[in-house]
Amino acid sequence: MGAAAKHKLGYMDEHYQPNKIEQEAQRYWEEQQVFKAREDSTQEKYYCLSMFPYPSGKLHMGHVRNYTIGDVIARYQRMQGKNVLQPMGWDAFGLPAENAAMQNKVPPARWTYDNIAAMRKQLRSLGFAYDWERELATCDPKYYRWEQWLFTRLFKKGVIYKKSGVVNWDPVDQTVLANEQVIEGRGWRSGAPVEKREIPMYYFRITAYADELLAGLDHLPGWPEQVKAMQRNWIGKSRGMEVYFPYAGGNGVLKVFTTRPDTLMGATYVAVAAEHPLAAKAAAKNAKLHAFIEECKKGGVTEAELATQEKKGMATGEFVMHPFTGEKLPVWVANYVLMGYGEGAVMAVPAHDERDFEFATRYQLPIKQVIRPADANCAEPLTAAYTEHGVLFNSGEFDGLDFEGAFNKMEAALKAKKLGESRIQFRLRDWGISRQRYWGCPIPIIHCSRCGDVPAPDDQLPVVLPEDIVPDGSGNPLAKLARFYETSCPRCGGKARRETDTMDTFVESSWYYARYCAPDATHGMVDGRARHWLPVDQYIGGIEHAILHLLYARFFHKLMRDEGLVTGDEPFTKLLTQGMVLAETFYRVHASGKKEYFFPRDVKIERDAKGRTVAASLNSDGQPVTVGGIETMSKSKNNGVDPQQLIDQYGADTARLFMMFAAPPEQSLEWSDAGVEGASRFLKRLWKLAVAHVSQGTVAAFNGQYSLTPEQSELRRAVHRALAKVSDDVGRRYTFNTAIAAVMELTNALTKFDDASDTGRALMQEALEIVTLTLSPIVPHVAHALWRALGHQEAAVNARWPQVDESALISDTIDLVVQVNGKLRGHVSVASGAAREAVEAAALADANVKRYIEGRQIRKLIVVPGKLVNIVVA
RNA sequence: GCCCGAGUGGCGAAAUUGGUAGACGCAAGGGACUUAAAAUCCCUCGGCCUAAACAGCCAUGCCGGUUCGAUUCCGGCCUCGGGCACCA
Repeated sequence: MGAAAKHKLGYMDEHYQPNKIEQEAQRYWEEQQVFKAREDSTQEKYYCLSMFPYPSGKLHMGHVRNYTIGDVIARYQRMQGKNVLQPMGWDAFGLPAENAAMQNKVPPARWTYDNIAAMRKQLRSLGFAYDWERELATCDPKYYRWEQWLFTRLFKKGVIYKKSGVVNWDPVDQTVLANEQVIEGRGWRSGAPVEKREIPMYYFRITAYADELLAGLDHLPGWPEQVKAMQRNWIGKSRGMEVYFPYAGGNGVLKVFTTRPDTLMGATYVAVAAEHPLAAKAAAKNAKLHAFIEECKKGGVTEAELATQEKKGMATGEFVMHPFTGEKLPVWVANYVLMGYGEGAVMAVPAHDERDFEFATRYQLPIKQVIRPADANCAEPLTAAYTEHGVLFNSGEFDGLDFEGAFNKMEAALKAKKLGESRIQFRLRDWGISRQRYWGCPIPIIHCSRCGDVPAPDDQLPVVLPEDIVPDGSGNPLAKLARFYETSCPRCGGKARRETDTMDTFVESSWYYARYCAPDATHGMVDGRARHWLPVDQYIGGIEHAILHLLYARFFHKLMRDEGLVTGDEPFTKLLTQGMVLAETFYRVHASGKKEYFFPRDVKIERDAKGRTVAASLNSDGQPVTVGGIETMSKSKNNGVDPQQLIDQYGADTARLFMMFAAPPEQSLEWSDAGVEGASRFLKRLWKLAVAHVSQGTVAAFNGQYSLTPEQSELRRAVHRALAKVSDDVGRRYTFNTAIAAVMELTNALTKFDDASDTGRALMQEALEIVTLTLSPIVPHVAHALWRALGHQEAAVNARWPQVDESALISDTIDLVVQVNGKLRGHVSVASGAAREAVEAAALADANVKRYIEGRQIRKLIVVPGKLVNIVVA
C-alpha cells in the first residue's frame, strides 16, 4: 500500500488489532454512559436479563456463552430504537465461600468481594452492554434487608410458617447436609454415618400457589416446552379421592388418598408409612414392630436410595373396615409408603397396582381382581398387576362402570356415608428454607420464651450478618456467636435469642430481577420503577435451573404481587435456555484404575486421509492417550478452556463470534480451537476488505437513485437478501449461527466484487455499512472501529438497524428447478413476471427434461411459483 | 416405568410453511507466493459409476404409510441425551 493510500485510512490501522480497538470502544461506551438505562415513558422498554453468576472467582465458558447471547439480544433491541435495560449482579451467598474460607482462613465476605472484583473485570473486558450502576450483590445488607422485610410480612400472613422437618444430620459436624453431601450414607467431610433428624425449619407455603403456578404455564408461550413440561411434572397435580377406613372396634377413621377409587372394591389391606401415627401407636405394644420402624427411619432420605429399596413391611395387628363392605382389612407398615405424600397411608389393591402386587405376593396377602379390559377377561391368576383403566366387575353395585362412571358413583356413595370425597393432590411440597449455615441471609426471627417466634420489626432491619467470621466447619458459627444471637424481645423487652439459621440462597435469586429496576430504593424492596420495567422481556440462562430457580422466581413474583409491590402474574415473558459448552477429553488409565485426564492443548491428534481422528498422543512424552469423547467442560475432566486466555490471545470479539457461530443457542456447543481460529480469520478478512475500500477514499453509500449494471444489481440483491435473512435470524429466530453464516457468505461475495467505478464503490460502501451494523450486536468492538472508519461521526452503538430495500430484491429473471416425477432433471431461467404457460413451456423445452418426458404422457404439471416445476409423466 | 428432546458428510452444522439435501465454518488434499516456514490467496472435497460431466444411481438412524414431491407430516421400531420416579 502506498503512503497516500495509507494516509486516507485516517486512524484505521492497516491490520486488525483487537486489543487496541476493544479498549477504545469500551472506553467510549463508558465515557458516554451509553448503557445507562433511564425510565423513559416515551420509548418502548425492553428488559433483557441473563442469570447472574455465583462469584466463584473466574468466568467459565458457560458464562461467556450465556452473557453473549443476552448481549446480542439486548444490543439488537437497542438498534430497534427500544429503551433497553440490561443489568448484572452477583448471587453472592453460598457454601463455596465457606469452604474457601476454611481452606484459606479468610472470611467468606472478603473472598466473595475479591471474586466479584475479578469477575467484574472479566465481564467488562468482554464488552457487554450492562448498566453497571445497577449492579447488586445479594450478600449486601442493602439487598437482603428487603428479603428480611418481606419475610416478616409473609410470616405474619402465614405464608411462611415453622414446622419440624426430616433432614440429613451430620452428628460430628453438627450440621444439616444437602442430599448431594451425603456419600454412601456418610457425611462428605466428617465421614460419620448420617442420621435422619427432625428439626424445626421455616417453610414457604408454595403449595398454596400450586394451582396458579401450574395454570400460569399455559400462558407462557415464550417459554420452551421442555421447561414447562418439567415444571408441570414437578408440581404433579393429580385428581383422586380421599377415602376413610373406620377403625375396627374403635373410634375414628384412617384416611388414605387414591387416584384409583374405581379399584376400591379390590382393596385387601391398608398400608401406612413408618412415620404414620398409627404405626407409632401400634409399635408401643410391639417391640418387633418398633424395631422395624426404626430400621425404616434410618435409611437414606435421597430419592435414589428410596427407589432401589426392597419392599418390606410388617403387620401392625390393627384392622380397619372397608367403607362399603365392612370387611375387616389388616393394616401394615410398609417402607414403600411415603409420609410426605397424600395421607401417608394407602389402600392396597394388589390386583391393580404394581407395588401392592409385589408386596402382597411377598407377604401372601389376598389379591382380588375388580377391573378387566373393556373387551376381554383378565388372566386368572394374575402374573402381574393390571394397571390400565377398564370395566369394573366383582364390585357389586358398581359392576360394568368405566373409570369416570365409577369415580362419580363412588364419590356419591362415600359422601352419603361421610367416608370420603374427591380431592386434588399435588406432588409439590412446601419449600423449607432454613439452613444451618453461616454465609447466608439471616432469618429475621427472634425467639422469646414468653412471646414465641417474633419477627424482627422494620426498624431493626436489616439483621446484619457479621462479615468477619472464618467458619471452622463444625456447625454454624452464628450459633456460637453471642454478640449475634443475644438480643431482646421486640414485644416484651425480655431477654431473647435470635434465630441463627440463614435462608436457602435460592431465596435471594428469586427476586433479584425485580430489584434491578430499583437497585438503590431505600424505602422498599422495589419502587414504581419496577412497574416501568417488569416483566423481564427476555430471560437467558442454563437449563439446569428449569425447575428450582425458575419455579421459585415465579412463586416470588406472585408473593410480591400479592403484597402490592409488582403488577402482572409472571416475571419472565420469554425464556431462552442455552445449551452446555462441551469439549473433547483425553485420558490414560493408570494401573490403579484411576483415570488421568489431559488438557486438550497438550495432546496431538493424528488423522487419516479423510481427516478422521485415529489416535492421539501427549506432546510431552509422545506416548498415546485415549480419546475420551465429547463431555461437558469440567475441572474433573480437565477439558475446560479459560475465557481469559482466549480474550488475551484473540480478543473479545473473536470469543463472542465463535460462541455465536458454533451452534444455535439452545443446543450444546462443542469447543474447537480450530473453530476459534476460523472466527478470528473471518474478522481479519473483513478488516482487510474494509481497509481496501477505505484506502481509496471516502464515498457516500449507494442510495438507489441511479441505474446499475447487471453485476451491480446482482451484488446489491445479495446485500439486501443477506440483510433480510440476518434481520429475521437475529430479531425473531435467535439463530445467530445462521445469521453469521449469511454475513460470511456476503463477505465472500464482496471480496470477489471488483468494481472501482463510482457506483461500484458506493455499492461497496452500502454493503460494508450493512455488514458492520448487522454484525455489531455480536462483535461490537470491531463494528465500532469499522463504523468510524467508514466515515461516520455517530457511534455504531447508537445506529439503527438497517432497513431492507425491497426494490433491491427484485430480479428480472428467476431460476427455477424442473423435476420429472419428483426427481431433479433441469434448471430454467424465466422472466420474473412470467405467466404460468410461459414457465411450463420453458420447463418442457429443457434438453435434459425432454429426455425424460419423450414418448410419455404428461399427467400433471405442478408449478410452484418462484420455486419449481414438477412434470408428472405416466 | 413415565415425560421431553435429538439422530443429516471426516467434524460443528444448514435447509424457516412439504418444494434444488449438505449453506457457512472446521479438518483434509492439491497449487501459488517464499531461500524456507508461518501467514495469506486460489482450487477440490457425501458415496458409487465414469476418462470426465452442469449424464446417471444411491444417500438425512431403521421399517412402512400419506403425497406429484418427505430431513420436514403420520404409524411402528432402534440408539443417544435430558428430566422425573415406590407420588398411591
